[in-house]
Amino acid sequence: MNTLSVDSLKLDSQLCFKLYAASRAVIRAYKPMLDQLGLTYPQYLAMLVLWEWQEAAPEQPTVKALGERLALDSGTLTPLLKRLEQLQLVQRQRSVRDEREVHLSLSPAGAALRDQVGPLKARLLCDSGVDLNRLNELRDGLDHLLGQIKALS
Amino acid sequence: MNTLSVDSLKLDSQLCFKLYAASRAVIRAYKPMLDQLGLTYPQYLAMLVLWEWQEAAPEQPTVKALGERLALDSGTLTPLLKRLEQLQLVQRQRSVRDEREVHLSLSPAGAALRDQVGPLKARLLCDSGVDLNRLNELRDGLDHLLGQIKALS
DNA sequence: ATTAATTAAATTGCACACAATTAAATTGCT
DNA sequence: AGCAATTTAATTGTGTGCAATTTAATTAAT
Repeated sequence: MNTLSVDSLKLDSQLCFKLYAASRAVIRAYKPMLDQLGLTYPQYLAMLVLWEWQEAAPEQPTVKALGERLALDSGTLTPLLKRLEQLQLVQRQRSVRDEREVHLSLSPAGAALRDQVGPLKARLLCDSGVDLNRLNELRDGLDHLLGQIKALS
Repeated sequence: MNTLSVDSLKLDSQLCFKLYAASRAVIRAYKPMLDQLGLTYPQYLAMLVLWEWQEAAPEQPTVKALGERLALDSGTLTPLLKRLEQLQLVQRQRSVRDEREVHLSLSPAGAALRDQVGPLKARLLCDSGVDLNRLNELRDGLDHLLGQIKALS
């Protein structure tokens, strides 16, 4: 049932647009920092996952595992990872046990790059003067929305 | 000063990622509806602005005005608008008074398309079973974040 | 053990985003 | 009036996103 008013449709449009705009605005805000690292935003997110993985799990992730984490498929990741390989940050190697899989590992330079991120990001966050509590709320709101969308499919 | 903890850096990364993922998830959720309209998501946002404009303002917007509303430049908008023109939804015409400007107007088909959106979107929102209050909070959170980021530059 | 179904990456093609440059028109300044 | 600075779109080039197809390898079913 649940008839929807004109207002809720407008709210919906606003949210769509703001989500789209905010996502791009954050990417723009990260640009100066990422330029210093020589990474694009999606490349940076991939590196975040690889850095995190190195800490938590013993085995290296496959392209598929990275794709699940980022909600991206091989059509996006394969060329992105090839560029990270060109930059000498990541190594890609076919699995011996299952030759369909490609395992990803950090090169020394890729692992070392992590240390440069902290200070740069701290400055970025500082400069922006954001309210951490608000960020927390926003994150939870996005989490909930993501959950609802996932429940659709 | 305001020294930032490791935790806030992690929150930051999470938020970046979730914002990026949520934005794409919403686009994905809209896909079935937009397929029926024959539009991509950015094209749909452009149409939303043109529909809104038609209601509020007497004169037609220029590419620049649309770009300011969507935070997109001519590099993105020119080809997108040419496609909407191909679809017979939008007309582009050089201003006579200032030949640098290109004015945008809705064709009859473009104006009429608006009527198809309401029902489709109502169903989408209904199916998703989202909490409108939560959406409102999320929108306000995004608004605030956008404001903060805008204040940076 | 073959064959069919499934799976993981890669490839192809299209549509953004966005930086940087170009081209043309207008405005401002003197 | 004449020229520099500014403004608006368009163009070019790179890097995503994502659907659809392809290729190769593995697993499942008979």
